[in-house]
Amino acid sequence: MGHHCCSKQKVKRGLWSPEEDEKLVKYITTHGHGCWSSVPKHAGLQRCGKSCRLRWINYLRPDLKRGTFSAQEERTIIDVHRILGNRWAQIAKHLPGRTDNEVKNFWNSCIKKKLIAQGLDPKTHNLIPSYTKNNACNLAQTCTPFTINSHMRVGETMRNVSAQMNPPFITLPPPLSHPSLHEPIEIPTTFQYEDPRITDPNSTLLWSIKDQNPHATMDLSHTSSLENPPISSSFNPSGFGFLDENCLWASCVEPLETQKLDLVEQQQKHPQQDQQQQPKMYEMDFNESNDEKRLDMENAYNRPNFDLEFMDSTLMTSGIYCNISSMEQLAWDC
DNA sequence: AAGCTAGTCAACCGCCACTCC
DNA sequence: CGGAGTGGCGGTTGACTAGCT
Repeated sequence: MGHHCCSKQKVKRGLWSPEEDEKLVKYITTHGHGCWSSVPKHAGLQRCGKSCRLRWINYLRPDLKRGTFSAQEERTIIDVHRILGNRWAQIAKHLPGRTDNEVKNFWNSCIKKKLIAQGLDPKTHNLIPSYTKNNACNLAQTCTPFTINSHMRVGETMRNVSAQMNPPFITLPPPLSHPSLHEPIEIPTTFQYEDPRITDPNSTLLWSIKDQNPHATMDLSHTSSLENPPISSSFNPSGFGFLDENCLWASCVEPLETQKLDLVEQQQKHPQQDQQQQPKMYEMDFNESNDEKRLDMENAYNRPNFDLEFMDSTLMTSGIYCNISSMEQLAWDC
C-alpha cells in the first residue's frame, strides 16, 4: 500500500537508475519541485511523487555532503540525540549536508553499537544497569534520572525548585568518558556560577545537576530559574565555563558530592548544631510517581520557547559541546 | 571458489499533521 | 466540520557488499 499519490498510477519501485536521476535533477533544477505529486509526471518518471521527493532530498540534492561522518559530526549527533531522542530530522539540521536518513542509518549501524559497547543505553544515554553492576567504577546508583535541584534563597526563605528530567530531555555525559569514542573528554564535576548582581556572598543559590554518576555533579551557584533562563552565553575558550555580560562561570575543584559528604560528617559530629548552621540542602527529586511535574517538563520541551539556552549551558558546561552555534540552532526546531 | 554472515544504506511503509475545498 | 490531498517524519526492509570460513 503506497501513498495516496502512488495508488493512482503505476509506479516503479526500487533503486533509481542514473537516467531517472538525470531526469529528476534536470526537472527540479529548472522548474523546482513545486508540488511533488506532479513532479514525476512533468519529469517523465514512472515514480510516485513521494519517491521523487525522497530521492531528491536524500541523494540528489546538490548541497549534500556524503562520505563518512567526522568525529565532530558524531559528537554532535550523540549530543543532540541525548536531548531530542530519535528526531532524526531535527538532528540532521545540526549537520549541514546530512540528511535525516543518513543520520538515522549512521546511528543504527555505528553509534548505537558503540554506546552499547560502552554500557550505555542508546535510548537514554544512561548506564545500562547490568553494565553498571559489573563495572569497576562501582557506581552506587544505576541509571538515576537526570535531576536538577535548585536551592534558592528568596529573602529569608528557601525556595526549592527541582525537576527531574527523564531522557530524552537532558542527561549529562557518562562519568568516565564521552561516548563519541574518538577522544575522551574530561568532564568537570562541579561548576560555580557567580552572579555579579548578587553582592551578598551568603545569598548563594545552588543548582545541582546529577546524572547517573553521583560524582558527576553540576553545581550552579545562583543561576537563573527555569522561568528566567540564563542570558545567552558564549563559549569561554580559556577552559570550562562561560562568559557573558551577566554571568560568570568558573569551574570549581570541589565536587558537590564531596561537600555533601562533609555535611554528613559534620552532621554526625554536631547533629543539632548542624541543623541550624549548615546551609539547608532541600532535596525534592521527582520520582516516577510525580508524573505531573514530568509532564510539565515535557510540555515545556514541546513549547516553542523551550529553554534551549539552559540546555545549551548545561551541555556546554559538561564539556561535551564544541560547537556552540549548533546548540544555539536548537532554538529553531522546537 | 563458494557459501555464509554482518554491516551499510537506499528506499519503502505507515502514520501524523497540515492545508484546502 | 469532515474528507481528500500532500508533505514530512521515524521505523523498517531488503538489496548490495565486504569479510570471513
